[in-house]
Amino acid sequence: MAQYKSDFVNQLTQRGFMHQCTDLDALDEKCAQGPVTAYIGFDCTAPSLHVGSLVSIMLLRLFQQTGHKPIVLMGGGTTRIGDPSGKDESRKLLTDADITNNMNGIKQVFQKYLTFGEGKTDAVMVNNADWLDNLKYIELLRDIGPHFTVNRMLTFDSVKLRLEREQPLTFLEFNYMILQAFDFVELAKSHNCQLQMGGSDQWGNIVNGVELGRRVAEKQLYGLTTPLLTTASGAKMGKTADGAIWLNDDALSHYDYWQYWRNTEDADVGKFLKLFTELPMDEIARLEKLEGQEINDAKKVLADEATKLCRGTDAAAEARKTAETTFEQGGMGESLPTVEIARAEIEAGIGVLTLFTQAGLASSNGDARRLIKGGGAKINDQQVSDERATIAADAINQDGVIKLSAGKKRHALIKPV
RNA sequence: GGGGGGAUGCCCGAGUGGCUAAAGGGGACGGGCUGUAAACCCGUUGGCUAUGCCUACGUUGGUUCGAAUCCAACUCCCCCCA
Repeated sequence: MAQYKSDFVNQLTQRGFMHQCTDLDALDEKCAQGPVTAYIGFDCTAPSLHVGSLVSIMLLRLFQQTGHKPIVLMGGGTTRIGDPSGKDESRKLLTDADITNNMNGIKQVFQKYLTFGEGKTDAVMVNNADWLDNLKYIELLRDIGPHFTVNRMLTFDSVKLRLEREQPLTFLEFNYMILQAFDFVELAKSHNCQLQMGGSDQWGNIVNGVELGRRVAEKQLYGLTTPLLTTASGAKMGKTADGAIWLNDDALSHYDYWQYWRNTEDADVGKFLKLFTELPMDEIARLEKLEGQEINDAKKVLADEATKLCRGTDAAAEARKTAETTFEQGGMGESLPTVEIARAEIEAGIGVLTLFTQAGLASSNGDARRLIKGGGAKINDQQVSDERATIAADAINQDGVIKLSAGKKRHALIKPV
């Protein structure tokens, strides 16, 4: 099975991280010889990363665990420009305050996946604002400009697609690829970083960095991209009804995170196990073979493992317990979303519409009304048919709460206080 | 600087004086089938103290019994020419 010389490249290919590489054999050779340094950049466009970035994070983790040194690059500088790659239209410019705030949120998650420190294979974090913010325009143009022809820049997908669709591409955005290339060379010089990795939409940006490195620093750099992940039915990873699947726990509960993985489509289970868990390949092969009802066990393993990494072992166990009592025994688990309401208020009687709205299961009374009309509203597992009904203290069950359900999957608990 | 086009609900997109809370599609939500899957089928999709009321078609005014639809000014965006 060991087709390649290095542990890293072997695992990389076996587990499905590999999409394109500038020179896989040479990289393999290098990785086999000793620790290599690689980086992935993360733009600070939101206060937390979501599942869409998880492939990159897992890749850095794999890289570190196979004996190499990862660099996490925070795009404090490049986010001020805005990456046009893979976007139909320009994003609104973020303020510097937003970017700082986002960066602080994003930083947290890496502690869970990587080991930081001073050692040879310890991860480090850098911020490209440190060198981009103070660039001198003319100097940059003279140093870097001659190595980019506009002719070539126009051929990159990020630019070409915009032009073809006759969507505007500002000069600001047009510069993004140059700055990212500059980043790579900068890291090559300062950290002896030889490899840049990223999602497949980053290919153009990465290749530019590799070329620039060869021209201005006479360094042999490598680039590697991961496949763009969509679910088997074509949806982008990481977005659901209620929004993105955030990695930060203040942005999404442990239970919801676990549930996201539990609800993976059948066709994706194997792929996800390879990318998002660290189970051995033969174990994954076994789980992948399960069919019908049984594949649900594989999904639970996936949810457990993925949640453990991101949220910790306890969080995973608790989320699983809640899910099992809720779905398999029709009961309720403790980590269901809970809303507290004053006991006196409940005793006085609350309309069902208000109740569902307050529990966050309906966005307005009208929404709650539709839910009831559609037959999806349940209180303590009893279907609600009358939208004018009021709920009083007698709805509080033996566990001291009221269980509300909207459809089969969304549940919440009302807790009198 | 000149000329042209545009801004509609979560998104795309029809509508060009009353029948418009606004076609159609996507998405989303609910139901059915199942396995907390996919596919498929059905329904729903502005708010409210609800046979009515309010808010909504870039912003602000105007014409009119009545405007998303007509007029004026403004803002933003795109295209072409200079």
